[in-house]
Amino acid sequence: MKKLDKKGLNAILRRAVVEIIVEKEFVRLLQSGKPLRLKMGFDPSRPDIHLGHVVGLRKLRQLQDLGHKVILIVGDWTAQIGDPSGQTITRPMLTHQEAMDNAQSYMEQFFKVVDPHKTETVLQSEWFGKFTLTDVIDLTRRFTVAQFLERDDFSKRFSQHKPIAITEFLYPLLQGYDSVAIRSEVEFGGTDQKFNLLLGRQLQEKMGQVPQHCFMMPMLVGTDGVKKMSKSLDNYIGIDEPPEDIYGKLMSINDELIITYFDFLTDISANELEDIKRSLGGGTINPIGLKKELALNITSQFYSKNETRKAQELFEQISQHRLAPSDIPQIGFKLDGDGAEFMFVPLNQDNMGKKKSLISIDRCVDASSFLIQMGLVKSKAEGKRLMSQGAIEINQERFDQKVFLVEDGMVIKVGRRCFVRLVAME
RNA sequence: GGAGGGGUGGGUGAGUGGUUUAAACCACCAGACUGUAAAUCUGGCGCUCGAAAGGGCUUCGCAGGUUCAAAUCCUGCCCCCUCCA
Repeated sequence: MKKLDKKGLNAILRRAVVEIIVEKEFVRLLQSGKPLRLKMGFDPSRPDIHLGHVVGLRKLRQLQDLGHKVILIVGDWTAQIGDPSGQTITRPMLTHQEAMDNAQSYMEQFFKVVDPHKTETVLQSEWFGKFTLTDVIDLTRRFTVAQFLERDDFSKRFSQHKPIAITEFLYPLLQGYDSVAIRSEVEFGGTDQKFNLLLGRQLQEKMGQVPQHCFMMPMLVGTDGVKKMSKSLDNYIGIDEPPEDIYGKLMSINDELIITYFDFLTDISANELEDIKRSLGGGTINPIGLKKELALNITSQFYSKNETRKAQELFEQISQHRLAPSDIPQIGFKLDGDGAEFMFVPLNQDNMGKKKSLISIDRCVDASSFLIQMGLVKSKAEGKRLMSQGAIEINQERFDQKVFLVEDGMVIKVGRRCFVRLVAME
């Protein structure tokens, strides 16, 4: 166990934390020098981790670095119910295999942040697999409906006459029982998990265990700058996205989010954070430099220095300078013997070999057909739209003609960031 | 079991026989501006034929029907919600 100085303690208790119940006791436990059992659950029906989750995962990592242990629970039973905060009702039961596959992909991402050597992974089915109706009844009779209606989304839906499935009441109960099953000492979750975390605490107490402490982290605002980051709102940055996407998405966040993201998602010191606040507040500097620093910092948490640097270069080239990147996907072309047809072959890995041929008249091909055949636009209508809006360029010049002359080395740009280069083949 | 309300484009939601590919808003796409953004402004946001004007087809839970004409009326079916002891 590592010793915890005041600065370190402060970082744990103040950075990216909303509430700790009961804080004083949690601090006492931390300082006792005893390794703690930290509980974290996840829903295997949604195996993707985004930056919103990373806020909490970083917290776990900090504590692991002090010597504490994370118990990761694969919620293969609760996944069938669906968390009420998601408003879904029952979901199809995951097969054991699906749950395991998702758990696998989840953990690959999870361990990009959390230390695998200090993590123990367990499935809910280890205990719920043996559950009988008697156990369920025993569980349900420990709480009242009124207690459950305390929960915000339940009471809201109840008063608005929106449906609440009975099974949804089971969700917090099962999650709570997990705490009992693993003898959790601290459970982690976003602020939206408060009810569930507290219920676990109560249940442990009712079942004769020392109640866990609840550690609640803030919800990260998504790339839209308004709502919490979530996959269903499509305002998320997934940590298994390619580096250039992570970098690019970070660069496109609202300026107002810079400080929050630095605060929640990086290790920069409190002093540095103050400096950033000051320079942003002054309004004199261009925030793009800070944003690049942020994007670089976060991207490099998931990718190598080299990959991160490439992502930055790509961003500068395409988005900032509006230029074609150095390695554009290439499309090879060849004119057939009598010159009546062009053959095109995408040369990038994913659809290598998919040949398309288009009719050629004096080495010209129909632009719409070309765009659609190459998968650059979804339909002819869309291609036309883009052309008339000036979103298509050939060799950096706006293009809105019906046909174009095929030439070696020509660069075609569709929209903001989609480029292809035509290359003559033997 | 009884009574009532409802299912509309990615989302919210208007529309109750024709000018409806279906208002409005959000999301999304492109362009302008810019510092990559955000905000703002402009255009777009079913497919297809056409240089264009314009045409064809497809779309309002599902299946039929009435009508010159249906998201809109009728019949059946499916699904959802509310209320009633």
